[in-house]
Amino acid sequence: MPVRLVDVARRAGVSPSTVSYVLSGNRPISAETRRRVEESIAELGFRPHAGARSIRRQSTNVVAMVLPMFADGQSSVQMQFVFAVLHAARAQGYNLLLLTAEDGVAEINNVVNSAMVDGVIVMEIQVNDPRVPVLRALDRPAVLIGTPDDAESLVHVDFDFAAAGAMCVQHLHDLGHRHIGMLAQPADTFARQAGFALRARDGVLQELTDRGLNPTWIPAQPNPAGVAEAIEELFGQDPELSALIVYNELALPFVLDRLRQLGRRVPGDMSVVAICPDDQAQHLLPAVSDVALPAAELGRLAFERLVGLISGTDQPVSTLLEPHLNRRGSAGPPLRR
Amino acid sequence: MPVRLVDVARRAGVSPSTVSYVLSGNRPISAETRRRVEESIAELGFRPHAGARSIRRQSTNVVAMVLPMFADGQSSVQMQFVFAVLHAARAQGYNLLLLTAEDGVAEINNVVNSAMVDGVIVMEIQVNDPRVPVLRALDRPAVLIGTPDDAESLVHVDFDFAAAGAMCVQHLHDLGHRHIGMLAQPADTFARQAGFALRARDGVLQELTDRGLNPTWIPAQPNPAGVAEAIEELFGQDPELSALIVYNELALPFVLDRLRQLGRRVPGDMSVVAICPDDQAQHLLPAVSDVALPAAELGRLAFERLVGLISGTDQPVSTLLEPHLNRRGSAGPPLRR
DNA sequence: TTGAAAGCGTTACCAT
DNA sequence: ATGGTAACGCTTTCAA
Repeated sequence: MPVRLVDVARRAGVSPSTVSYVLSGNRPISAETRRRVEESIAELGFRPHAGARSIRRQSTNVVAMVLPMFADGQSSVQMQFVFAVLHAARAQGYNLLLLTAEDGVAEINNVVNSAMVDGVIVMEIQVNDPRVPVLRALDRPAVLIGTPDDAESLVHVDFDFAAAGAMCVQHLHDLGHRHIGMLAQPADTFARQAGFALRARDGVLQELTDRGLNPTWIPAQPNPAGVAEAIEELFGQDPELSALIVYNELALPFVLDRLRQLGRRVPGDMSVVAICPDDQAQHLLPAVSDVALPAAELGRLAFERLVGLISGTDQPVSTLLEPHLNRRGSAGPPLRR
Repeated sequence: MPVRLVDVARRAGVSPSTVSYVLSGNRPISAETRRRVEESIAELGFRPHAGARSIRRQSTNVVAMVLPMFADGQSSVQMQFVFAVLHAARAQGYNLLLLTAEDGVAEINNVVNSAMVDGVIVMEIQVNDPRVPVLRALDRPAVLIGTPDDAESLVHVDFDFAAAGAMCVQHLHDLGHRHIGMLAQPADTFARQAGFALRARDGVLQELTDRGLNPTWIPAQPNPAGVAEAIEELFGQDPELSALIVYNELALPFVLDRLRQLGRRVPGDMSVVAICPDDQAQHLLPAVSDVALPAAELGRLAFERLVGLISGTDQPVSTLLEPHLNRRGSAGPPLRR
C-alpha cells in the first residue's frame, strides 16, 4: 500500500537507482528523465522511507533536545529556547525530538545509540551536570545551552549572565543608587545548581562588592505571596533600598504590583532593572529597563553549532553572548532625602 | 564502530535471529541462552538501530505533535498540552516529534508518509481547520485536542468550554450578580477562529442571554495596557458591572492588578471568576475562583487515545471533559447599593 | 529450542 | 547518462 521507490521507478520507466539519484542530486540526470521521475513521484505521492534511508545514509535529519528537569511550560525562557531550536531545525529540514530530563542520561544514550538522532542539544546545564560526561562520550555531536564546568569539553553557547548582572549594578550605581538589592530566581533553581541562576547572582553580588555596596539578594517564588515575602525580606536586609535588580521573569509583574501596593512609585521611590526576555519587560507598566536575555538567539545559535558539528565542520567551543541594556522608564536617579 | 545485532550474536555464540527473539520475546528462549545474550547486549552496549527496525516492523514508536500556529512559549496552556503528551509518551516508551503549524499540512504528510511517526496529535483546532481533511486522509491515526467541525470525523478530546463558560455565569448569577462581563482571549485568537476561544465566549454569552442578562464581552491583549483598555471598555458597555469572567490566563494577574489600581476591591466591588489552569488561579492574591482547565489531563488523554488507535483498538470518537468549579475568595455577592 | 536465509526500502558502487 | 545489484541492520519465515 505505501508507495516505494521501485514503484516510482517502474512508473517512470527507469531503474530504482535513477530515482534515487534524482532525489539526492548525486548524479547528473537528463532533463527528460528527471521530468518523468519527478512527475511519477508527484503522482504517486512518494516519500522516501525515513528508516530505510537512515540505514544507508548515516543520518536521520533529526536532532534531540533535552528539556530541563522541571519543565512545566511555566518558564517562558525555557520555552523560547525550545521554539528557537525548533524553528531553526524546521527551517533546515531537520526534525526535533523532545526528551525530558527526568528520563536522565539513559534516554540520551538510547536515542543516539539507536541512531534515531544525529545530535543532541541540552539546556539548563547545572554545575557539575551529570549529563556532560555522557554527552562527551557520545559518538554523535552535542551542543549545550549553558556553560559546563569544564568549559573546553563540549561546544556550548551561553549568555554572559555574570556580565548581565554586573551591567545592572553598574547602571543603577551610575544613576546614583547606593542601596541595591537583587530579587533572584526561585530557591529550587538555586538548589539544583542551575548555572544561569548562580552566575547572574554572583555577577550582581561581585559587582556590588567591587563597588563597595552591600550584596543584598533573595530568591523568590514567582507568585504574589512569594514576591511580597521576598521584597519584605530585602527591605529587612537594607531598609534604605532604592533599586531592585529582578532576574525572575515570572515574578516581574508581581514585583511591580507589590511595589504599587506598598505605595512605592517606580522609578521615583524604587528603580527596577530586569534581566529577562525583552518582550516581557517592555509591555509592563511602567515599561521596565532590562538587560535583554536573548533566548531565541541562543536557541538558534545552538542549532547552528550542532548542524555544523554534524556536517563535520569545526565549531567554536565557547560562544558567550554579550549583555545589552535597554533603558526604559523603570530606572532613574534616587530621590533626594 | 556502532554495535550491531550480529556482533551481539557472535559474542554470545548464537545466531542473529536468536538475539532478535530475545529482544522481541516472540519466541521461547532457554534460560541459559537468554542469559548469555543479555549479558552480551549489556557488555557491548547494544541498541537496535531504530531505522532498520522500523523498516521491518511497521512502526517507529514515535508520534508527532503539531504545535499551534502562533506558539511562542508564552501561552502556558499550550505548553501544558505539550508536556502532558510528552510525559505520557515517554512513560510508554514513545518519543515525541515536534512540528510547527507554520509548516502547514505538507509537513504532517511528510512525517507520516515517510514512516517517521506512528501517529499524530494536533492541538488548537480551528473552525474549518484545513488540517482536518488531511488528517482524515492519512493512513496513520490522528487525535485532535479540540473539536473539529465534523465532530464524527476524527477521534478528539476536548474540554467543554461552552459548559465552562455557562458555569461561570451560573455561579455569578447565583451569587446575585446581574451585570456580568467577560474578558476573553486576545483578538487574534478569535481572528484565527480558535475553537476554544469561540466556544467559551459563546457559552458565556448564551447563558447570559438565557438568563436575561446583557451579553457583555471583550477580547484582551495579555499585558497591562491591553487589560486596562479592555476593562475600561467593559465598563463603557455596562457601567454597573459587578462581576468579571476572565478566560485569558496570561491577562489574569493584570486584571487583578488593574482592579486594584482602579480602587475596586475583589470580591467586594468586583467578583472575578476565571477559566484557566488551576495552578495559575490559586496562587494569585486574592486566590481566584476558577473553572479549572484540565490541560494536562487532556494531553494525557489525547496520547492515550492515539496509542489505542495505533494498537488497533477502537477509541471513542469524542471525549468532552466536564467543567468543575473551584470556589475561592475572588467571587462573592454584589455589594448592596 | 535454535539456525539459515529471505526480505524490508534505499543508496552507492560497479558496470555499460 | 543510466542500470544492475550488493549492501545497510533487523525481523521473521522456513527448516531442523
